[in-house]
Amino acid sequence: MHAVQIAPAEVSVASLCKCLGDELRLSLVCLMETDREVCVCDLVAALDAPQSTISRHLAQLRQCGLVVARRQGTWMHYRINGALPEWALTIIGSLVRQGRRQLGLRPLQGQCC
Amino acid sequence: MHAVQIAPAEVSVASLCKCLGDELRLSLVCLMETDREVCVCDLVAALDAPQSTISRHLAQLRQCGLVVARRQGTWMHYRINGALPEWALTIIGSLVRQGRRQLGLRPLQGQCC
DNA sequence: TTAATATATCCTTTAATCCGGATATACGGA
DNA sequence: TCCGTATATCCGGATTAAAGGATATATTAA
Repeated sequence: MHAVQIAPAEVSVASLCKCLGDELRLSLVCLMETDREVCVCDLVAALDAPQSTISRHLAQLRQCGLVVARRQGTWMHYRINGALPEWALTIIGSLVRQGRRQLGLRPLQGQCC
Repeated sequence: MHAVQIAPAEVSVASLCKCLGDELRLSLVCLMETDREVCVCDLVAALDAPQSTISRHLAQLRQCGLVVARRQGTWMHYRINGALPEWALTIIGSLVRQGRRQLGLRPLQGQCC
């Protein structure tokens, strides 16, 4: 059920910040409730940006190790990477909490699956 | 003695992250002990990058509101902006703590003043 | 006023980043 | 196998960011 927890990825503080230093990527992460997956189609619906843009930014978040993806049929579900080291999860949590206050994110509407 | 505490600057989570998403700027902030000023000449000595580069990045940190500067004679002293909102100071603190572990920063040597 | 020092800003080049339409890939169902 | 849907990747162009040498500014001391 839950993704297997691999050894904590090493993430650099700078690359974590750079990754979340883009408003769209920050929004994507803020839309991922801690420990809950989100479908790409809901992310595309919530942030109005073309699908290719969303997908490109999700790929960056994946490459940085901040999120992980799981395929379910044709859909992809993303979530914050629970295998990140403690310090990273804590910081991401704080950034997300404050980010949700600042960004006017429209609520997700599970429109698929 | 201490800088006057003005109303907390509004900083966006994204711009804070973007600012600290550059390794040189992150290093600069990591070299500023919480609540202790650092002289620019020490920063230039600690990170080997040309003075103009250091100064340019310090200006960005200032512009973003993350640090404040105080002139003392011909020297400039920088410190983390204590007037930032709580959430920002907390996050910066965590990032700095982890950043210090990751970046191999040579210790400051108060060579001036 | 001049010189010397510390720091900031300017300028030009190079590199990174972002964007979004077009296209490719992966999967499920007919 | 072929089609439709969901998502990823490619590509060309535009924008932004970084670098560092040269120069400007600010301050102190002589």
